[in-house]
Amino acid sequence: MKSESAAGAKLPTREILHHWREAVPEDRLAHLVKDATRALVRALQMRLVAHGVPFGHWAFLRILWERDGLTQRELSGQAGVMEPTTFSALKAMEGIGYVKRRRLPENRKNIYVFLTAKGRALKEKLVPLAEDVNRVAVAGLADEDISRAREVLLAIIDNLARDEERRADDGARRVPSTRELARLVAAGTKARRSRA
Amino acid sequence: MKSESAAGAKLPTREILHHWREAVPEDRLAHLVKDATRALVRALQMRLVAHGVPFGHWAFLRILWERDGLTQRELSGQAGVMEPTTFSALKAMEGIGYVKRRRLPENRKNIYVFLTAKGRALKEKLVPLAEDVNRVAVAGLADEDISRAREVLLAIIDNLARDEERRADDGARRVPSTRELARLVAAGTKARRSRA
DNA sequence: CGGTGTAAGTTAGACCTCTAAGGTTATCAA
DNA sequence: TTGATAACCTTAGAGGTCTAACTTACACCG
Repeated sequence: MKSESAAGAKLPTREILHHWREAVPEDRLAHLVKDATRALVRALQMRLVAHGVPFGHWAFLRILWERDGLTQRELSGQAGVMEPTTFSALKAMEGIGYVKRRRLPENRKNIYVFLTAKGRALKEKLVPLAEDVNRVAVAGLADEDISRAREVLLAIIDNLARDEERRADDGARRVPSTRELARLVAAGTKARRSRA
Repeated sequence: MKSESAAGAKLPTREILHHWREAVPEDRLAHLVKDATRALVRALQMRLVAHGVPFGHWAFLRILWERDGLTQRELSGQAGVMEPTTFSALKAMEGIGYVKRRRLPENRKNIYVFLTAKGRALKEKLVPLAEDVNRVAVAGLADEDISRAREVLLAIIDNLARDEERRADDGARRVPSTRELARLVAAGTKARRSRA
């Protein structure tokens, strides 16, 4: 379509593009979505790093700029990640000085998260970066097509959510259980090694 | 729209869906794409685990079923990941016994990767799983809309690849440089701690 | 033929994410 | 009041990904 330019560059996103233009026939929608994610994340990361903000903090900052004083659990829900993820991100953010985590007397079980002045001040610097990424990403696309794509993605998420639920009801074990696999791999490796 | 059922379930994908149906106004396309990726990956992961195959091996198996004897670098290119990622995946796969990594006399710099019988045999068990995920994901969507969405995603990847290239030409530092950030965080944490 | 440069693989170290399994604090019922 | 249960946070440990830096093998030129 419109891909030429510098060529020589061995940039990752570039290579990904290339393999999409070439091979890729059917199916592979999952792969395509995944690569799009990587491209979007990279683009934002590149911009955030100049301000000393790790990408993982972005989602939480965004929520907190809207309203702070949420609990970690609430933040997890809104960010769409599991609690340990939230925990470690917030711990780091507290270390840098973007937020404060506090118990309140009313409920000593919860941890409420508040922005510091420093954290709040990031908003006006960072939001334009995200807007920029978005602008670049959808350049040349019709609004109509974008919102259709949005609907498709939403439907996919919805379909898969329902599927996951169905399987959970059937008592199918949850996701990877990375532990089990680890044992498997370890066992395999050990067997190999002792045979050597 | 069509979300009801079991409700009580606290499945991650479910929660994500929920927050998309609620809040979400403009922008956030990046977030949406990312969540779709997570849903797709989870769905495949859930299915693969029953066969003892870690998700990270999937992409490589897929390529190798098509044709093996590729070098690690070639595999990286086709899978769209960086070489260290490929390296560790293949190392693990060799440990489990799905592939063999060999130098050939013609070029002792390269490492050629070959499927074992065991690795090859996975194909007929695993491919249907991916097809199933795909089927579930796009259920109820018009082919027309799906291929439009595909074009949109491709355009996004293309746009961002070009953007990354442009920035690289400007001598802008590459991506995150996680190292720098680490120092920042560490410094912040230490400062806090010594003040305590 | 030897030295320099490039290509491929590897190692080191960080980030983000997850599941599983503890701790604490709250809530509620007997 | 106390004991059980639930809610939330935290810790432990793994997977998958990346960049940066190192090593080894090849290729080519003088």
